[in-house]
Amino acid sequence: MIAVDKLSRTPIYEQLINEIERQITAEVLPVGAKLPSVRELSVKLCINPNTVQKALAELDSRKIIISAPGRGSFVAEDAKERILNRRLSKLKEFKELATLLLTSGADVKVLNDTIKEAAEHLKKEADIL
Amino acid sequence: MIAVDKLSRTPIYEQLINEIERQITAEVLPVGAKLPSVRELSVKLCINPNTVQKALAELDSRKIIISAPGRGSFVAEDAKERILNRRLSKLKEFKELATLLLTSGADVKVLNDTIKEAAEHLKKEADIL
Amino acid sequence: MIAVDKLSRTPIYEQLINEIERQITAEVLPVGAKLPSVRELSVKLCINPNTVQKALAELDSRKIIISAPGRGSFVAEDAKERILNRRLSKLKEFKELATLLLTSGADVKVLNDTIKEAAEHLKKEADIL
Amino acid sequence: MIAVDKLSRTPIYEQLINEIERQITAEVLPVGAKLPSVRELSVKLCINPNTVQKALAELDSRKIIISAPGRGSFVAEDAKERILNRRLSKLKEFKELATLLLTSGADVKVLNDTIKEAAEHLKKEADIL
DNA sequence: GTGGTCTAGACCACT
DNA sequence: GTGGTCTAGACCACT
Repeated sequence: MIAVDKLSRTPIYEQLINEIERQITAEVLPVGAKLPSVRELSVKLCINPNTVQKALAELDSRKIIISAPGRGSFVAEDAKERILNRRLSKLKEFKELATLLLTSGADVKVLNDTIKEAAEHLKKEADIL
Repeated sequence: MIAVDKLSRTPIYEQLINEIERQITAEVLPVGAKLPSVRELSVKLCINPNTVQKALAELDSRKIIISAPGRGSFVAEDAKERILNRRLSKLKEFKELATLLLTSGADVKVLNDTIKEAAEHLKKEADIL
Repeated sequence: MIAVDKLSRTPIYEQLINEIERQITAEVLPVGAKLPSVRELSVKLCINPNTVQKALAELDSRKIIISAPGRGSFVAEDAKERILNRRLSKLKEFKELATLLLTSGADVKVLNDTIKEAAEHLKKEADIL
Repeated sequence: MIAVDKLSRTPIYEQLINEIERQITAEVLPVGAKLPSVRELSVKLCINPNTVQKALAELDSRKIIISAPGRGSFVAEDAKERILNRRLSKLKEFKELATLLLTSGADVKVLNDTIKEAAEHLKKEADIL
């Protein structure tokens, strides 16, 4: 099931996007599957319908789901490929930024420490719960 | 002196920017110092004057130098702070991208390996020379 | 009979889909009618069996035909309605895209010219044959 | 000045996007220019800050503007090119859809009439005011 | 002061 | 019943 952490600094709608994408790549939600409605998700997860709407609208604009007013939201054709491509392109962006920083004076240690910091931020949140 | 590596995958004008910024932060070029002219740099480094121009225009738009048409280019007030702030903001961007990747399924190891890759690419280029 | 144009820029499997749908709406192929087998179509039209298979799989996923492995493919109940609904929904999509373009600066003439272009492309192909 | 029509069926946030993009392509808003703040626009146009936020967030995601929390929103580098490219790609999409419709039985007249309809819908709204 | 997130709740068109 | 838009208003982190 989808769970959301209201105390996290990661916005709720981003958590929702991540959770749904995870379920799609894990094929818990196969192509064509109907997602729970905005209202259902809103009630089940105890979050505002607007917040759910924001997450689904983003997934729709990424063509991961197709939202049909009056009918519901459905996992789009090629959803899995799109999710994986998006991750790859973010990783490429990350590598380019790393290269830029390395050529302008930063060393590998600084970058590794920055990642470590980011990871610890996220972990700390998880540990509190 | 400034050196430029024509075989590198880092664009020459970016190398030039990095080199000039390095000299400014190292106070080889103090505030108010006059930079060599486009023509001088172009001849000394054996690169196209347009490439030099592009680097200087970028530094001017970043307010690192002030280019006075007909008089030359000079290291701007607060140039050092601006350079360091810019690096900090790039590092912040880097951290945010790392956080995004970590929350969407990537683990620390993948990110560290990506940095290692980027660093090795750069090193390989340097070794050839 | 079904004819296919191998020189056209419209993919062959799409042409096949269009032809079969045309025969269904024209009631040349009534509900329940058995379609020629993949092998028959492949031989008669001189196209690769995989291409035929792709067209039939698409028609099956649209619920225009029902493919029973080992028995053949048959025109589905409500096939005609589904075909017409699909066209209507594509036309609706077309209208929405037109509205979007009109509100963001395009004028009617540009859109009409674009359609004319598309039609001429198709006609030119047909004329060659 | 930016004006918004609350009676139009085009959503307010889309109108805002179109207006801002128009000002950018007309160079009323040049690269680097600061946009009015969310609150300012909200007050001036008598619309809810959330609606303004939605429009600016969309422009930010299209990299037409850069929104910096605490500082404001600014016209991005290459904003004009991005706007024009987006329009071109929408027009290409439109042409492909037209081709699809033409090959599956629609004729040029139907498509032209559909565009006429769309244009009249938009005009009727404008005339009422 | 600035953008970003979120809740609460209304209303719409369309199925 | 479904997604989409909008208002009203609170709170947050950051500048």
